Amino acid sequence: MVRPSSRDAILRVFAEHVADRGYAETSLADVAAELGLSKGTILHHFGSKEAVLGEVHVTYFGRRFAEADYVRAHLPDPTSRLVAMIYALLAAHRDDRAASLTCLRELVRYFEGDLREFVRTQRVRYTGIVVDILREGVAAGEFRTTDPGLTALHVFGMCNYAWTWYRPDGPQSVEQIAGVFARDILQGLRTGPGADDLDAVLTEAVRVVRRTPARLPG
Amino acid sequence: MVRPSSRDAILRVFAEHVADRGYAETSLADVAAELGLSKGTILHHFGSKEAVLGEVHVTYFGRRFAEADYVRAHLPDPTSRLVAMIYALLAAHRDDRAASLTCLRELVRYFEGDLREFVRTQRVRYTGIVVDILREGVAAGEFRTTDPGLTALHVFGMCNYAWTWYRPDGPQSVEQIAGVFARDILQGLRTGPGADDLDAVLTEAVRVVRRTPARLPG
DNA sequence: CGTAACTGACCGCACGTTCAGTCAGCAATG
DNA sequence: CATTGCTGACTGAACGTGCGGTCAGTTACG
Repeated sequence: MVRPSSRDAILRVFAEHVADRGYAETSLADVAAELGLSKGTILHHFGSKEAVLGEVHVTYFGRRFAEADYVRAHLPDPTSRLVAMIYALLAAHRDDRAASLTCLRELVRYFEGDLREFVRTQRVRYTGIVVDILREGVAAGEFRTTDPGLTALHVFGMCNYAWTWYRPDGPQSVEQIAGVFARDILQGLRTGPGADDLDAVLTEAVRVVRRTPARLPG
Repeated sequence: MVRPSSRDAILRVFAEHVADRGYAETSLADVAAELGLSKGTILHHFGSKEAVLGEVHVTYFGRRFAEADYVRAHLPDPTSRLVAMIYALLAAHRDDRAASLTCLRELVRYFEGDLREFVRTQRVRYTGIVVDILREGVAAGEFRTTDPGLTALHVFGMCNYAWTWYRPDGPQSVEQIAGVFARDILQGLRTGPGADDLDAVLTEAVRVVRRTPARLPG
């Protein structure tokens, strides 16, 4: 066991366990055993279980920021950049699986405890990257959206929720999925002239849903 | 304590705890204490902690199916129905908060253990409802999408991921959020003639992302 | 030799589950 | 009406287990 790489190995195996079982169900003893180490070694390197989780988050977002910077530097227009970000988020599910799942399914974990502030900063910054792409697209006349902030959340939801259904050996490749999502969100589902009467449709939809009997608990 | 309603009360408080803390961090003793009951009572009614979680899922999906059936019965066209489903999913975050969060953030929990089969059935059925709306929309010439199954997952991601950011006291109402999401997905972000060259854009995006240095762990 | 990686026994604790038993309500019995 | 017996909600003490974390001590590299 080459020593200075123990940290990386611990991070890797820990993320895999959390991805497969969940944080609470991941025991440091199991992780250590898989690496031929003792539980104490992990605590020696990281101080606490929570700190290991935090480190996974930090390194994961480091990779995503590198990606986003590279995209910004090498693609000129908002449309290309947005498509690239959609692809990047989906590809991370395949190419950076353990850390992706860890950061997505244990998200709440990061909102409490000591990690909170630093993690929040990383997330806000990442959101900002997509919001900026959307704003620049609107300014350039390429995009239309009434609220870039919400549209960014739409994009994140669409991509990040993939952790609940994406399987590397599934029927579609990441490239195909990204293609469908990009097409959906860029050109829209409507064939016709669009949603001029969308306000009326929404109002009626709200009315119907609210009227549903037995819609609420209790 | 009116007796036969103990079950419902346990279900309610249990879901609130899971929504706020997570499943593993929810202790039956805490739930019981909040209701003025003993831990044993909960086990008496449900048999195990896992069974309580399963019951929350079943009742939650019962409400969502009631909603979906009502929408289908009272709205005639695919566009209206799709908008209504988007609104329903988002509104559940506000009006059925505890159970929504429980089912979304503890999703993996349902894929293992005894609950698996029944829960999977409910989820597949719900997905099918949206897939059908999309297929009917394509058949009627209202919608275009290359893959209704993936587009349905797009819709679910967009809506369900809201559990990570939606707050009832946030700046936007559920109705406003649903409006932005519906507009985004129906008319698309592109102002121009659409994405005729989207394949080329995607290919280039894939190329750039893949070239990113330090994109992968290790 | 110094330093840092690493060990392994140990601690305290919180949890889900078990189980023998209490008690109120209720229907049938005489 | 009084008695009996049953049912099912509910209790609370006890149990076993597995966990994260501590720490004094050992090893081995530079």
